[in-house]
Amino acid sequence: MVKRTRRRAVRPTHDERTEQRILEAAHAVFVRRGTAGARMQEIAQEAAVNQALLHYYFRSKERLAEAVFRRAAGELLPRVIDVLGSDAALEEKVARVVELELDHLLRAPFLPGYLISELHHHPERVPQLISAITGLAPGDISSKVFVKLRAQIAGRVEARTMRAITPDQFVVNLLALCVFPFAARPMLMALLGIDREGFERFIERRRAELTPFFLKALRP
Amino acid sequence: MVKRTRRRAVRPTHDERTEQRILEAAHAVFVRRGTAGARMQEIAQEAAVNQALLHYYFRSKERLAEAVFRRAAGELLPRVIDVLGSDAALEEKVARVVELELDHLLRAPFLPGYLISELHHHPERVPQLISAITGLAPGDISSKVFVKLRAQIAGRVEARTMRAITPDQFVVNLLALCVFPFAARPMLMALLGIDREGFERFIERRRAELTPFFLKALRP
DNA sequence: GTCTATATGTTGATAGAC
DNA sequence: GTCTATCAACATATAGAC
Repeated sequence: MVKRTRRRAVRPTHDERTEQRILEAAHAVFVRRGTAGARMQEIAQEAAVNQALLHYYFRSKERLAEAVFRRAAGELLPRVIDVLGSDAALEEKVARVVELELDHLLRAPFLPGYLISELHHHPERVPQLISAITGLAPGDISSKVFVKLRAQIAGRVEARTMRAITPDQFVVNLLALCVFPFAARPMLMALLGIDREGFERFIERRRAELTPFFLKALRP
Repeated sequence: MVKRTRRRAVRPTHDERTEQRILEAAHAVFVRRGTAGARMQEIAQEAAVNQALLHYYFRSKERLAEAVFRRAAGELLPRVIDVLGSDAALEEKVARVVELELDHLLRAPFLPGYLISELHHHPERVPQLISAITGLAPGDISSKVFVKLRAQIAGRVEARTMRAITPDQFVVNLLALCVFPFAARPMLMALLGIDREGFERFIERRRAELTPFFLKALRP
């Protein structure tokens, strides 16, 4: 009888912990340097392994970059989509998205810059982004969230408590107000003359002001 | 008497037209690939000159990248700063910034993605950004615009026609709503299931809605 | 000023020992 | 699985002819 350890292991010769260490090191380096600027040597060093091991686990720089991108892409939007597609009231959704995004981005302030840069220079990543968010086709994501939002907005408009706005403009405005400060962080820090700490205070103030700002914008 | 053509020419052996052609080719390539991903060969090809000529005009890839960045950086903010620092009424300023930005970005939709990517991966460019906007120190830019805005907002608040907001949050919100859709363009196009043309229609709708949206957000 | 040809240095990737 | 040593392929930059 053939000796075997775990049945599920598609790649039985890969150490889960090492793979994870490499992935996290790669994440750090790719986020900091961009895919084109990243060096396999720097990743190996940051993971405290040899450069050859990177290829043993991920075959090529491109595949490693893709793995990192998928992981990062799956981190930003899914929870937002969940909230926006939920049954919560519209005002509640706005408040929760603001809270969710600012909380998360304060802990990963470089994520927007990395994702924007990556999608800008590697359009081939766009489908990977979609599949990282969900297994559905692009249209299906939209429909689920947008149909829901459209109905809720229509209800508010009919009740004269809100002006009309298309669901896509609604979502883009909300994301813009949350995400842009992080995407433009280096520029803003220079323009406002603040350091990392000052930036965090700036975001903390937004946390309280953004929801009222957004909701009042939609009053009739 | 020594023959000389133009007294002002610091680099008399440089053809102005060729330099400009190289600069524009470099702009195209750097914007499309990013500094790290750009290849001197591709730039030379796009400028229809030899690769050696690039070094003759700009000495190194790094210097060429810097020249391109400065040019691009000087294109986005200065006019916005002029408007925000002007004597126009607050509501007028918002409308003009929206108009200005959307108009410009529709013609250069990749600019935000490039600038964000560049500043993200090359923090050493931040001072270059500042000096590209104006020769002043960081603090001076802020003060000129922000002092003016602060006074105007205070006036509106006193007249009970506007809620209180700090000038920096005011500016960041305005920029976010204008610039973010372009920075996140590839993502949005996928998420909304639209093509280039659909994106332009999306922006055209924003042109009309953004100013009211923003101003109503600040009503008391 | 603009070209061809080439030097010089990196970088991703592989071979093979342990 | 993890390492050392090395290859082959660029990419930047320069030398030198025209």
